Amino acid sequence: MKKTGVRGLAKATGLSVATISRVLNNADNVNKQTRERVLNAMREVGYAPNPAARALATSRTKTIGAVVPTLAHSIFARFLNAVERELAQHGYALVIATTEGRPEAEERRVGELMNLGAEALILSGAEHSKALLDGLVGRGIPAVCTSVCETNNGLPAIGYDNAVIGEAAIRHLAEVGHRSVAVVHGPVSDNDRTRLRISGVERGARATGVSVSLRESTLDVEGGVAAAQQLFGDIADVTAVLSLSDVIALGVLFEADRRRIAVPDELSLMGCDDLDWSAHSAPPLTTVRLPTARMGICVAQSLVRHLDHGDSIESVRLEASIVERNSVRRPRRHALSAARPA
Amino acid sequence: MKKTGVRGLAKATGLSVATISRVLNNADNVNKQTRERVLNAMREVGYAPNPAARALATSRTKTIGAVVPTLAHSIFARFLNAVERELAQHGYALVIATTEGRPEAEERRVGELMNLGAEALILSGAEHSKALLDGLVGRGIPAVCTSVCETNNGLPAIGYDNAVIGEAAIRHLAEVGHRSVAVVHGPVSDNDRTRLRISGVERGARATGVSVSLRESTLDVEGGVAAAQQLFGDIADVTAVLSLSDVIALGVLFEADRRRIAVPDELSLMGCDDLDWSAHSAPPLTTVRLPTARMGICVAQSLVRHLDHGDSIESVRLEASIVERNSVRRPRRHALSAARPA
DNA sequence: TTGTAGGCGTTATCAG
DNA sequence: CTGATAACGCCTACAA
Repeated sequence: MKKTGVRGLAKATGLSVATISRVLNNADNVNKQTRERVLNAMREVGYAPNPAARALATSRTKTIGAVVPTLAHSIFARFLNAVERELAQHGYALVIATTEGRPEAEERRVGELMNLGAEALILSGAEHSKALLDGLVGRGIPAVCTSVCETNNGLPAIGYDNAVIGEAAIRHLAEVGHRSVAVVHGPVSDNDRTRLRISGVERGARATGVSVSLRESTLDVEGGVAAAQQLFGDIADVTAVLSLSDVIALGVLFEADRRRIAVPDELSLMGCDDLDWSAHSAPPLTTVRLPTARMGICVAQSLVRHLDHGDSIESVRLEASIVERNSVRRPRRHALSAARPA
Repeated sequence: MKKTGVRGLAKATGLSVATISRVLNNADNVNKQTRERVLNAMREVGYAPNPAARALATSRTKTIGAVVPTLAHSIFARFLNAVERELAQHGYALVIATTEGRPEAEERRVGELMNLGAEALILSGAEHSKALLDGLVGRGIPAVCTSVCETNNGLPAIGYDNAVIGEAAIRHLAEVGHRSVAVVHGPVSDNDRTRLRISGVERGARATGVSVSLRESTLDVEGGVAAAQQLFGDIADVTAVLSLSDVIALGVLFEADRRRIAVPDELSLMGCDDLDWSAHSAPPLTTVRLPTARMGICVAQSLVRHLDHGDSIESVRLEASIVERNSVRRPRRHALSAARPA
């Protein structure tokens, strides 16, 4: 079965390549019978259009690239899942590149996506190397920063306000009556979102007068466990712990369980993300719901509208909301003050 | 800044397009000085090669497509993360398409990936429509089935033996002394891997004489919780529950915790997957470790070797292993027999 | 409604 | 080591 192109189909049907091309693109100005004839011929020879040729001729690849730190964290996976879904609906494909925790790799990955033909890019966060940014504008490739709602690099941002999120969380805890809370957060280096959340937490702490003690951990359950071990091992005079990520909160929850520290009776626990399991843990986790899926859809739509209709890409600020469940409650008179054995 | 191609560079440097192309592809037969001259010119005009043109000329896109049910389950996300990583190392890009629980969408998605230029495809499981399979061979596109280790459709498979996994799990429970176990598994329709695991469980049950009661749930924590609620609500005369997915096990664990059913003292719990948190839960989950990352690397390497060197793609059977932690132990004299309030 | 012809930006084959 | 030049497969005015 030899490869047949529009050319071969033209011969086979006695038509011209132009007509073949027209039915290929569902042009309206084709005789119904002619179209059928072509369609049949395509079927018989097992015709498959060559995407590269089409791309070359139209200079459109219908491909959008996304670079994220990793796929292994469900927050990114969920986001990209939504993006992919929406993109597919509009005939676009999603190419994914991960930086695997090496932000300095972002520039290279972006370059690879461009060399691949990505028409637009989805970036994570607002921090990007100047070279990367210059490359983008130099080649006129539209891009949008996600998980943040503003940037100072000229790129539009579609996401939420991390500082507001951090502040809202601490304020919630304060309103419930907590005066001393341990905050455990993911790696702060190379992660502007985490830094923003922390700054929000500090702002909220100042405003409400609650005292916070920060603690960094890796961004996984194990990190949460480790942080909790330290915390519970020390003289922990806190009545609540706020995890700036639900995965970390899960680790804290596990460790608390191991030490028979009752949540929320003895210790309140609040997370951030609202992952798949957050509503079903024991106890169900009070957390900040991030509009991950909506963000993905919004990003995809903005990009598609820009590419298809030339609409400009506007920054969008999506609202996050606290979802109260059962892991936070008014603290008892005394804080959890004695070290508790594992 | 007008778009400059190899042509423009040729003019600019007074060289020919051939030479430009040579330095572009790091051909060795180019004078060092000439190369520098070209490189500088490229820099100055901000030259960017056109991937579509290159693809057209070489008929290589360096792109591989993967279609998975969803990115929202970490088992797939982890797999693709490994694939992407390995692929990138060899200069290939990964395009992802999800079926979102509609297996009938697979065929369409595969078509889209082809129209995009994917040179090879990564499929999930061994069940695929005949039309899809025919299309693959018709267009000569290599593909590999994953998460299974054999197929009857002519495609190579790279993965593990799900039946053996199910059997090993139940045997492990049997060896520890369990005689009656509840098995909760994900949706069985359109998921040959789950069906295989179940068949393995049944085989193991027959061989060891343990009695198993199956229960289907959705493939998430909520599903595990729901299954556990039923289970614990009934007169549950089981001493162990085996979840064919760790996410489901997490739901069971949460519900057990809620009902103050001690794991593993009163009830043993075993999972399958070995996710990120499995080693850190309370108690740490005894589970079957699936070689997800290794599978991803293996798939990527096989495909790359095939594409780059023409090696044939061989099926590979990766070993899964039981990792004993602390959620399973010898049952007490009596099974958990009374219904326990929530 | 259909046909003709030129071009999209690279690569690759030959000469030189 | 370098230069012409012909593909690559499809799209798209412009004609008919």
